[in-house]
Amino acid sequence: MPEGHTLHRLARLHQRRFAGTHVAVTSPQGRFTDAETIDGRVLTRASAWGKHLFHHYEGGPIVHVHLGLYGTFTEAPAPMPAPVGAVRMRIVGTEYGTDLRGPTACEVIDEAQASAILDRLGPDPLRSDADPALPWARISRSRKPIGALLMDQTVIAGVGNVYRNELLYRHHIDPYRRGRDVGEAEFAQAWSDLVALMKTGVRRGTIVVVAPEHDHGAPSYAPDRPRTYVYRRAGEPCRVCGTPISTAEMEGRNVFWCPTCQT
DNA sequence: GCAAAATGTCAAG
DNA sequence: TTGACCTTTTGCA
Repeated sequence: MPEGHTLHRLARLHQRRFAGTHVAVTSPQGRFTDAETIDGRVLTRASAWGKHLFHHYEGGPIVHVHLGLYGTFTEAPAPMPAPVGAVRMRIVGTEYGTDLRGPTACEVIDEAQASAILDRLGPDPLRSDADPALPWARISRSRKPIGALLMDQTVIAGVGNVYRNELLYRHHIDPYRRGRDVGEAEFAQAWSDLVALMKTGVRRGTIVVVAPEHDHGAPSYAPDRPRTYVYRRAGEPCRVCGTPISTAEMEGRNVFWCPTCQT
């Protein structure tokens, strides 16, 4: 489920599992050919910005990972079992190992290349130094729909299709409304809500945005507890007003909204 | 057993 | 704007 919260959670996990220790890095599948150049080095730090994950190694090299649509990490206690399926990268530390499958990017880069990646990214709501004035400057001047602007990683880094749709629902904003027609106070509220929602996502390991008063009293441990208001709920009734949820394609991605609650 | 879908990005035209 | 790509899981025969 790779939106920004997933990558921050992984960075935190990998930091705890591997930072400060020598790790074995291999590519059982063989496509990560640079694995040998970092095999056996000390992983000094793991960090995330938006949907990008970085493993910093002693001596300077950085492994840059982007999960894309289907990339996943799994972990198991060491010693690791034989790899199953197409494992692009396997990292084994003293107590745990982790396998990476299906990423869009898994490559060794240097400091300059890492900076170049960060230069293309907007503020990340999960980072304490994120300045909402930057996305606001872009949004308030744009004729593009707010639904598209929120997905633009140069505007805000880390928001994906679920957070985009859910955030707009929670703030009663139609995804087709132009950026310049979003109010400043409205944006400020949405930003602080986004920060809170994504922090919850990091903590829970999954996206949960439905307020208790809208989940029909389902206990928090219920496996079928509703997690979203609109995402992938096309045709189902809005949890607040009962209107069927609409869906359409916007710039190649599915957008979902309630035509009554969002204007 | 096979097709379709999935929370993403990039490059070609 | 369209298609390609990375891999697993789900659903339907």
